[in-house]
Amino acid sequence: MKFRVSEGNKDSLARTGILKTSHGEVQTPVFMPVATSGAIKTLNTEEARAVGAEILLGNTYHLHLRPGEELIDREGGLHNWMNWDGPILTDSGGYQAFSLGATRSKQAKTTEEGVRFFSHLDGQKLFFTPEAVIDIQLKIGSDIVMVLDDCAPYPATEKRLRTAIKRTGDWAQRSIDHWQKCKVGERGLFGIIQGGLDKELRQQSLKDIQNLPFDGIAIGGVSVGEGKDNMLTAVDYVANDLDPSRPHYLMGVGEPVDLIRMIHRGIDMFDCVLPTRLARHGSFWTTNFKRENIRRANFTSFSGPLDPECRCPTCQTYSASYLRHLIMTHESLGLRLLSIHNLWIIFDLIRQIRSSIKNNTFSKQFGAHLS
RNA sequence: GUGCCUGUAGCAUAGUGGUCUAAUGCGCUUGGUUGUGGUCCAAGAAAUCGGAGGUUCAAAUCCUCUCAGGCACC
Repeated sequence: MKFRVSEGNKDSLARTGILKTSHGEVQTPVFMPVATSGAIKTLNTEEARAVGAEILLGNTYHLHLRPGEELIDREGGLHNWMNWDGPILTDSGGYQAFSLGATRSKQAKTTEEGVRFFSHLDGQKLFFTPEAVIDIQLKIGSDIVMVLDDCAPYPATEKRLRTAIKRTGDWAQRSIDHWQKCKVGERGLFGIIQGGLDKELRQQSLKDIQNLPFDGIAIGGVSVGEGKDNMLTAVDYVANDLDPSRPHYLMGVGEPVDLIRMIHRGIDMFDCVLPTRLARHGSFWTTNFKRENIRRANFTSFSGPLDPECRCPTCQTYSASYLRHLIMTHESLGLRLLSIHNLWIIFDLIRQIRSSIKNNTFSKQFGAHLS
């Protein structure tokens, strides 16, 4: 994997770049839609491509549980299986082990060796190590592999955060050692920093991770319930010290305004469930990045599109009243059409941001959203 | 015509003398969702318990009449 910065801006850390992967190049900044179990919920890959997707995120935790990496491997790898020829990044499962891998009585737990957790499907006891999750991701066919990290929940004590960055750092070293023994070709391995809302720990974690030869640096442990202001603060602790020659990935973000603010802080890559999850619950973004809900009664006989400024396939074709009807009657077409709209809003924003960075007008054009 | 059964929010039901200031589910209204457990979570509005009269300290609950629906028999 290779990364090259194309343009930077004078009054911002915002930059454009090109990420060269084993399945082609993508421009940055980039947004990766989430295809947890090998599908962007409700969309096929042609629709995803048409709406602007260039690289997808898959999930080690989910794919390992179901159907298992052996089957995916036998079926020719995830790309082939799901009919996607672009790059795929896989999340390591560190986060999911905690968010999903607990039962009422049994919590997920990290030890020096790895993380022990329980399948949310059948309660089966499972164990992830840094080495094992790399093997799984390679078998799935991932182009960008994420290391196993220890993602402390929010809020967390300083002691818990210290453990998290220590574990994450130790595991990062083990991941690099293991990676160098594997046949990886053009694939890339990203390290993840932790540290919660603690400045010293964030900076220490960044140092730990950045000292290792990772292909990219991810900021983890954000968008875990800490709120927008706290998230900005956490990123600010490290933004100026991120190695400019490597891509910077902010995990789990976000909302359109979050993308603008974080790109301003030098972030190149994002993934987030919001566009599709909000859609499934009837929420959508307008071209002003406001949230609305199609279930609201005043859309009942609104014959215009969701947003008159929007040029997405959904808004070009269907009225808000029809979309409301589909959502209210639980027609799956409604989920799909709203997902298309929300993803379009995000990808269109990314396109605008890229071009503003190239023209050196990013701060001017998006200044209203920066503070 | 006679007998029996049933009438409780928009719909389906629970409650059969006092803890009913009437409950639950669906629907409706309004929010929420940030490294995805796919129809979720939270809050809210909405019923003088078919109607009228009566018994009782107290009635959705008992009695009488009446209206509506269903079933059975003539």
